[in-house]
Amino acid sequence: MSEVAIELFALRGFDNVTVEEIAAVVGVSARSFHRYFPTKEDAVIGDVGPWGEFVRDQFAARSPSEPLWESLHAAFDGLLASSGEQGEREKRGLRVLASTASLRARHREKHALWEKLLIPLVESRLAEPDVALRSRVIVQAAVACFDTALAVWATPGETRSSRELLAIAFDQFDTMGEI
Amino acid sequence: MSEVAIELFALRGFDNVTVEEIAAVVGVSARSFHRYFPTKEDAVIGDVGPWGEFVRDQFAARSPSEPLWESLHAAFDGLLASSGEQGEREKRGLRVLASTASLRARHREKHALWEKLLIPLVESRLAEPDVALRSRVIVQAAVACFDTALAVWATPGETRSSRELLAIAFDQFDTMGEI
DNA sequence: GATCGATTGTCAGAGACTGACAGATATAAC
DNA sequence: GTTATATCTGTCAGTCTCTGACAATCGATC
Repeated sequence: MSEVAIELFALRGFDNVTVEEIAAVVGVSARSFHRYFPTKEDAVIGDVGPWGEFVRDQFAARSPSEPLWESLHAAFDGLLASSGEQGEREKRGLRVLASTASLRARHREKHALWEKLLIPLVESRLAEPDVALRSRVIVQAAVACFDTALAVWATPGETRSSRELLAIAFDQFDTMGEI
Repeated sequence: MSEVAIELFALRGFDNVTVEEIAAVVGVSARSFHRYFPTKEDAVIGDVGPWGEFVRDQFAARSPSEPLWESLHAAFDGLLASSGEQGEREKRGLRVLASTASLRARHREKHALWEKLLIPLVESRLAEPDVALRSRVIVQAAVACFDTALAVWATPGETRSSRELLAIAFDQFDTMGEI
């Protein structure tokens, strides 16, 4: 069902395709569509909860003496590595995601759940003061690196892997104090 | 009208107050409400477009030889400074904002517009490679610092100023490569 | 007062979404 | 195969947000 939705959205734009239409193409009722996807946006975004848990677990498995940013990078990289090589289908989904403001916003909101998972772990790796504030901005920056790397990966013409782009994004913050 | 909305949302929760109810309390029709606010969420968020332009202008006015992150910090700090001392009313608005997913999402959507304004300027301050990717993550981190500083400022019991908290957030990225 | 532009409210409707409920389907046990 | 039960599905009515159309009202100007 999600694939049909993404196809239609890519073709005609997210806002120009109704839930009824998607459901009709798939051969179910709109009511059933809503049983599978809480919101229309979720047909594109899907349930990213398990991935967030995966990233958290990857992070938790890193050595506490490892530099924090490196651990975060490794955790997100681990997610990309475990997803295997992805192709045109995933890119199209990401492009649909980037095409509409409400989708982007909802996507980001979903990632906020990832932040909730990661922040306590990052907090325990920081020393006072202001652990709560600092962990939040660190985690948000990490999620931004992930999202942006994927968005760039999905842009037409991009040939580098998502993992390469993720590394570039994360490396930017190693040298932030120098630019 | 916005104040009434925020009061009601703070009292009963964003999702439990209808547009009709707000309009009735204010003494206008729901149709008029929608003439003032494109969406229900905008009653809380308002039109933040001009603030984003302000930040962009503040950033554009910084010396190109100044460290980039410092310029970004100064730009957002300039916004807080120009807002003057804010109080309990603003805090309540921010708390309402943090209370509901749809509000947070719409708020993020609005801030994405700020990013659009800032990214070209940051790009012109960076040397290749990967200027497009790097500028995006930098700007997103800056916006995250701003948002998080304000969110922390609005938490009950917080006595520090929003500008102090902004500085703490931005300073985190000066030392990212060292933690 | 007359004219014109701006504002407002009423109305109907679209689309996303939800709860209720009856019917259909799938599965397990006998 | 039959029966019982759990699950799924579609229909329906309804809520809420939001929009366009249009008539009525308001405010400013002459």
